[in-house]
Amino acid sequence: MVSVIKAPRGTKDLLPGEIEKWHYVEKVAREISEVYGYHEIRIPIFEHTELFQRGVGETTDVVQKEMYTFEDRGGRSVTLRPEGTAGVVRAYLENHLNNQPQPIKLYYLGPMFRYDRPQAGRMRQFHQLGIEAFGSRDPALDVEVICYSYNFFSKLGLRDLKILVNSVGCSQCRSVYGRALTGFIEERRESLCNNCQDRLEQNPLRVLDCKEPGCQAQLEGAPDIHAYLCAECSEHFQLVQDYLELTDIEFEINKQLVRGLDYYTQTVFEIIPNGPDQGSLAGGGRYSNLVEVCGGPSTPGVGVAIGLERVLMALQEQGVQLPLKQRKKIYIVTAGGEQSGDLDREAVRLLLELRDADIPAEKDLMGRSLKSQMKHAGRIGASYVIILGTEELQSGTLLVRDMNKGEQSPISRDRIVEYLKATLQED
RNA sequence: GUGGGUGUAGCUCAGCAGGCUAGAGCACCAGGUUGUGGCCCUGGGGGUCGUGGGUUCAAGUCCCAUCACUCACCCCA
Repeated sequence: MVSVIKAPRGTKDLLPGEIEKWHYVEKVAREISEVYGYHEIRIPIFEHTELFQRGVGETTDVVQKEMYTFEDRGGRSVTLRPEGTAGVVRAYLENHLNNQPQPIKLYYLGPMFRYDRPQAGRMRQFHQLGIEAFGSRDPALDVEVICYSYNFFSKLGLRDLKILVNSVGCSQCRSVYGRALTGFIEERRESLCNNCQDRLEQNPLRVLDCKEPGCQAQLEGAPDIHAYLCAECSEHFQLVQDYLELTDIEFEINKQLVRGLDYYTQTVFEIIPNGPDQGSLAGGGRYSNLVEVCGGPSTPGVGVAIGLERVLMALQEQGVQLPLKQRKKIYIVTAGGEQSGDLDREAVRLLLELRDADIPAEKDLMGRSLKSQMKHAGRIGASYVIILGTEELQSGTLLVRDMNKGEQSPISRDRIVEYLKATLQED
């Protein structure tokens, strides 16, 4: 026997039974996006590799070791998108959205790809809901993005979320702070983990959120980033906090929060479930230089990315029952051997009529016995079964069986569609 | 990339210090009721024991390798 080919590592099939949850989550995403004034954008799943190298940052783990990069047949280096922001920025510029009334507010929904070792809540192909808003420096917009994320979660029924907020400053205050931090850490260099010794060269701020207890111990008494924020960044951060206070969202200032993508400036935030560390559900922030880095005019932006697998996982852990609606359906059963040709024809005719009337309906396609058809109808969750046999064919009636009550009654063939429509509406 | 765990039927697993034709539950199909589902009973189909090698009279069981899955670290959603 030829071996069965399996899905590549880190990918998975979403089957009926599971996909309904995704549909629901996506529906909520679209609804909330509309409420917040964000419009959908669909961008390619792969882009020129350079876009991510420049946009996400050459020194980031994402670019250095997690990209799905390959050459296409024309010898161009392309990469399966590891995140959405860079592509949206590219589309914003390429389609001259910067010449439209600002701010431009966009959302996207779709698969991302990172070459990681899979584990709980981490796939090589995973899905993100993200929003990006361009053209405004207003701190109220930062808060809007946080509120959007929080409302998305609470609308789904998630509870006990922790919102971490920080400011990493603009490129000016960040470089001043970076030097101060480097100076401070330089003396304790040997005590840091290997990873952090590298970080010190490339992006000293990343040492701050190192999880190694040893490194954290060395940071005792390190310079405070908030003390190094320039007047503008400082005021911006203060306003973000002021506006957040206006909401009923509880948040926590976390000076360690830096985030791994290079493009963030000023506000950064992360939303994590309270309790055991399961990775963050959402992460985002403001980026003031990204559009320029991608070849556009200096344009501020702010956004968030929400990991949908992790959201589904958190919903599961919190035991949230999603209100998944399932339409009631009809199953047509045929009974009787001799005239099976006529019966089948009538069953097909009936099926067409029901479906034309927008009533979900199915019939046996496996040549099963009456008993088996009934069993199957129960199995697939049919609410009503229409029994069509030789007697019914002659008398021009049909037996309609309520599968929950276990009762059945004869209904005239002529009135069946009308009857079922009315009955299904009642339930 | 690093470390741990696990691979036996479609699914969840059992398989006793290596020893008869490899099992159970669920699921599937059929019958018990030749026109009636859910409960019950009976029967049936379905397994290269992840793969390759080794030890042994004998390997699902022990050893090695390999692959896959899984969890964790790094990092991130």
